[in-house]
Amino acid sequence: MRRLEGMADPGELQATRDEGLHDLGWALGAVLRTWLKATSHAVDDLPGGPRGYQVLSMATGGPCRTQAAMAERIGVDRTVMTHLIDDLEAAGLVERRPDPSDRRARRVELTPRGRSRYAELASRIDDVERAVLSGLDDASVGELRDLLLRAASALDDQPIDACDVAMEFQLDR
Amino acid sequence: MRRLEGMADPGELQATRDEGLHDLGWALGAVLRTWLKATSHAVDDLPGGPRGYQVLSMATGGPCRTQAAMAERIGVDRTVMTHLIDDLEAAGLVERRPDPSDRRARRVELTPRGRSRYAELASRIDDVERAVLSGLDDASVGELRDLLLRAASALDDQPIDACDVAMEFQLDR
DNA sequence: TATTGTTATACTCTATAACTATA
DNA sequence: TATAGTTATAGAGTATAACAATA
Repeated sequence: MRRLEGMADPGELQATRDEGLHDLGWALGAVLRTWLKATSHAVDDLPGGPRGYQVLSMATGGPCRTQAAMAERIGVDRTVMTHLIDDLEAAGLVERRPDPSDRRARRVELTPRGRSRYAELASRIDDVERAVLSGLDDASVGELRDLLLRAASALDDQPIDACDVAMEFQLDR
Repeated sequence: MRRLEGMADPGELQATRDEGLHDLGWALGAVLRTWLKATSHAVDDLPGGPRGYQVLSMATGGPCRTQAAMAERIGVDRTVMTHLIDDLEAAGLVERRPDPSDRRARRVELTPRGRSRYAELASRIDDVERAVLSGLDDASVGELRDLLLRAASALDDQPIDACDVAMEFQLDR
């Protein structure tokens, strides 16, 4: 039941690798908290803050075009997404358009103004993210990003059902 | 301004490495959300849920022994930490003891019951974390954990001031 | 019958302010 | 004067329920 003390030395981290994933949740939280704080400032007056930025990002392309798909991707309730898009639309950055393949759904599309705003913010966010990960060298930053994207994408494809995992324990013991 | 489409193919990820850190925030959020959902079930009736578990974890050792230090480490307000420890103490898992080096502060220590409860939960959490990262092979899981711990520890040592980063932009442009 | 999106409402969670004790 | 901890309160954020339209 040994714990990390200094925690900054890669050698020490290495030594505990086989004992478990200790502090994975803490590390995820610490990095994400910093990301949120830093990006909040970087997007300053954008409606919705970092979340508004993520909506703009999804609206530039990718598989998530409708409100429901966007909401699920960034982990917010569909009612929250409604307000988020209300605000972005009021700011003239996005528009709701009917989805030709499903008349219940709405496609969220960038206005020209939204497109240029996104380009500007994307550059800022990139700088912020590099600052957040400034404790790592460039190669490590790339590796971390790839690993996170692979892990997150796998969850997207095959979501972990918390109940299933809980069941496994009970079978194990 | 190219965006990822499929997003699951490492080759494609590689190709965009030099173009920016796109979707780093999304990936962090997606993995952490799953971690929270899964660990919430794994600790079921523990007061405070995953956060309560993190408090127990800190109380087993490491540099954060007082409420203030613990609160800062896991990113909650000190008032929240008060309630968190109230509940854990009521459940007989931790005790507040005077800090010999600072009579304002309180050291949070595990009771024998808290110690055995933690040992049990730590094993579950470890299984859950492996399930959350089941999209990666074992070697990648270890790499991801090390990189996250290094990034988070660096933030701990030298916190990124969001305002400073924001200032840099204004100087750059 | 299930899903998309909207609205209004209720709830949870978090931060704020004020206070005591100590540094 | 600043910090650790507690308490009560106010505020922000979130989920819930009900609804209309469509699948």
